[in-house]
Amino acid sequence: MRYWLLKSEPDVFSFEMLCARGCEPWNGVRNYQARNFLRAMRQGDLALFYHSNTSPSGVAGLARIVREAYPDDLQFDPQSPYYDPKSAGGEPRWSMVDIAPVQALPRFVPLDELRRLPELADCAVINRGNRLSVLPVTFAEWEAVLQAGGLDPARLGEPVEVA
DNA sequence: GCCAACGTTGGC
DNA sequence: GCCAACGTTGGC
Repeated sequence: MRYWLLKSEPDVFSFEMLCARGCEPWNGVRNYQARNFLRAMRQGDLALFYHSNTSPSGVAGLARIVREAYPDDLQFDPQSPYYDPKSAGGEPRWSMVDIAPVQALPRFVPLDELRRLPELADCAVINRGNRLSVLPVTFAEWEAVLQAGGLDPARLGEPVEVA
């Protein structure tokens, strides 16, 4: 089991939209390092869903990898902004995975709070200028974010009790 | 909306 | 293969 962080601009695709869809291909990644991380994902891996370029930015919820990397179809579509003419005919160079929502964090964890978590001192997401949209997080980082968000990592997946 | 940081492109 | 120019990301 590995843990990841996925960035998305909520105006484009938010965690709430993922919850409404149920399952979604994570496509349009056009950075080689991020693509390699997508290819390293395994079914059942968990991810922090991070809202970027918004106010405030931060972790909104949790998602699960439900299908491992397969060719991103947008790279073949000349109408798509993610079209890549270099992929036509040859080996597809861009991949996507499918993700599904696990649950929203009871408390949204904004970036300034992430920065104050000692466990996240080495996590790239807290650094200004970091542009990687898919990145691995350690279990310690994962745990710290869940706790900050009001979840007990050990109880993840159990039904949320309604008061 | 500004601009720093960073990745990519392309001239040489 | 260097590196300046450019485009994009994303915090502020």
